[in-house]
Amino acid sequence: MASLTRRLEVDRFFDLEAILDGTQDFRWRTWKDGGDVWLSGVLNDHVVHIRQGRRGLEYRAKADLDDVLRSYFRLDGSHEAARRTLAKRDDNMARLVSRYPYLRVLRHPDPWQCTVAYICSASSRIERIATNVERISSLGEEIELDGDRRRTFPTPAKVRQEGKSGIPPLMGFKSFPSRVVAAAERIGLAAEGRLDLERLSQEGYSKIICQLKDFDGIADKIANCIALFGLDSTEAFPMDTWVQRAITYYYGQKDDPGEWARGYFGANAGYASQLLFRDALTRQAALVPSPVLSEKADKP
DNA sequence: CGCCAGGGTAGAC
DNA sequence: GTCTACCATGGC
Repeated sequence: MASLTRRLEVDRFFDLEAILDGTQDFRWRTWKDGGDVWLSGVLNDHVVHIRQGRRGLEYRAKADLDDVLRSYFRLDGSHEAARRTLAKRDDNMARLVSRYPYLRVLRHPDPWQCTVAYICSASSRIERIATNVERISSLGEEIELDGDRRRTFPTPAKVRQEGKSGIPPLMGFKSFPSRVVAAAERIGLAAEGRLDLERLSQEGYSKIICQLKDFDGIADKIANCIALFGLDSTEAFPMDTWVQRAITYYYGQKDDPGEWARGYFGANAGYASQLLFRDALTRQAALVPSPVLSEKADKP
């Protein structure tokens, strides 16, 4: 089948490379076609090549992915609405919203892939998580676009069939492969008596988190990542060490920062977490407590 | 060489 | 319920 070339309109703040920097979806990489540089990704079992020019987004795929990409990038007004609401929350948010105007919360079409990616993310760097996701993708079906050969993310059934010994070696903790297989054994179609993630996304935040945290290897932080990026639960608030530092920096010490943030930011907590995460990474030195000072604080 | 990494778990109190 | 050690490995 021939590849289509299509365009999508985006606003002047849209920054493709900043959005696809690998912190939310780990399957994007650069693809050079002659002198042209594209970003290559896998969405809905299709290879997508995408780039941004003066006339908006341009993409190539073997299918019309307009709707998929509009949903993925939230080109539906929900992003702008979240920006306006958060900017009015307080001065900190107003500054962060204007400092990172390109930042978006992606709506990933494959919650199962999100689940696996974040199970393999514990105490890892982003490049390493991406390596793990790509290695697991070697179990997927081969797909191709303009000579770019990639693979779909393997279904839960495929991972079940392969079993622990069939999972390629992963970076990080030894428990990752067995946790991935265990997740595959519990996730699937509701008709099979398994947890249906598509159906779960229709539930409220509390039930989503509760169901996810029942999995081995999924606790508070990862459950909120899956809920936010994979299940479109915008009130989810992934809280890692960086977001925690940013909250302390901007809002002071909290007893339970995650619970506080969900109450304070409400339906836009997920977007707030991304702003705080991005800000913390950008200004690492300012947010990391000085070892000298904290040592003194411990020994009065 | 020692430290740390988009955390989670089990075991101790 | 809260606190801790421990988990693996590569990169700095």
